[in-house]
Amino acid sequence: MIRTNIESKIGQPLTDKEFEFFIGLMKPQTIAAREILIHEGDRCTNLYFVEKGALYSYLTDDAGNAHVIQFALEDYWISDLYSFFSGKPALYTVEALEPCQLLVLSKEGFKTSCDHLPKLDRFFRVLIQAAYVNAQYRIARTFSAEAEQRYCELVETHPDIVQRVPQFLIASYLGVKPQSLSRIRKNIFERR
Amino acid sequence: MIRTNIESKIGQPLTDKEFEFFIGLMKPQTIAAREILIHEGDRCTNLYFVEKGALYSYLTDDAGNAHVIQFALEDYWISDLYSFFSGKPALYTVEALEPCQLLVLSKEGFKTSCDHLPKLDRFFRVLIQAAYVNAQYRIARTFSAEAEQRYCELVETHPDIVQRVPQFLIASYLGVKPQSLSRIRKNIFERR
DNA sequence: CGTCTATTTGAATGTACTCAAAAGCGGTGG
DNA sequence: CCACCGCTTTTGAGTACATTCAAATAGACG
Repeated sequence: MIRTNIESKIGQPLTDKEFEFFIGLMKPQTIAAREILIHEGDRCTNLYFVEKGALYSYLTDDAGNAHVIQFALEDYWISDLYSFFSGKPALYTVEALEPCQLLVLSKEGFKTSCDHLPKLDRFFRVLIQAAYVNAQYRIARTFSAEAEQRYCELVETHPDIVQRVPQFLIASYLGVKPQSLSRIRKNIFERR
Repeated sequence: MIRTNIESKIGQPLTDKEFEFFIGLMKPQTIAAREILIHEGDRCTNLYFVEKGALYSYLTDDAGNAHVIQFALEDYWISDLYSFFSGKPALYTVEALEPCQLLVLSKEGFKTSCDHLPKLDRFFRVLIQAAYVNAQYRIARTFSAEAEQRYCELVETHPDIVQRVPQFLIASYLGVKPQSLSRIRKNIFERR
């Protein structure tokens, strides 16, 4: 639910009026599994809220290898914020893992809601701040913990993601090869 | 110069009036080399602009190892944004590498400037968005490029940092041990 | 000058990697 | 409904890179 998602992030309820105004700015969209929502290099002018389904974003390096940046299940927001805010070409590709039901907020809708609803302005601030803090924490963990420990933490904190996402994408997210994650899992199971 | 720093980030000039108002909200502060500006675990209620000197932020993991998150030389902003925005204890320690001359913006000053100066509101948005994009890019590079290449890129993009910061801190920033960075550098020089 | 810290170097170890191939799983069409 | 195909996952063997432990050298600061 997008309403509770917003309310929990800002720590206060929205009035019905505020919510109606905001939701009126969003458009529903459905996409099929494997369909690409944002192409790396294209301009990304929307924010996407996941009502149903699963997506992920990734970046392709010089050697042609893909690196998973983020997963987004129900109740997550996903986009290429760099492109969205700067107007420059997107750094990432966002692709659906399953058929998805999305709510789309355009740049204009974003501006309108920030200008007219202080709570929404606050919400989006909090959203990107949280994203920033997560990114920094991920960097720190990547350097300070072995892949096995990072995998265990992911299982603890996001069991839903581990369940629904193919293992080779989890491996990419953790920064190891699929073969390595397979061995890591083997080790974990053998130890119990 | 803080004025040009802001103007370049928002892509438009500030009027003298706007700048005077903003600069009036900031307080100068000087700290000695090795002095700690923000202690991990304390609440961080300020943003710091570096007028002169050099600082860095780091995080200490469960095993007691420090991991460098960010460097800040002249014309950089530094803080623990997580703590600053959430009001929770800081995740990072910020320490001076050299004697520093700083400009301090308190949380109230931050709010006042965002409320009264749309350009400053925009500036801080851009600042954190850029920080977020950088963090994501750093994650991607960490996974897709070897330490040697990442070191070379750092030398290219931030020669000032590489010059002024001790090597073992650069190593920590790159996610390798000081011994490894020493060997990496040896390789680079031998090849030329 | 001497002490403390940073950097370099050496040798052995470990973890993740590549290449390669087998096994498992899911979806499609006959 | 089953057989086949493609893709994911697992496993094996050898390799590469960074790590650890340890010690020597170099630099900075008082």
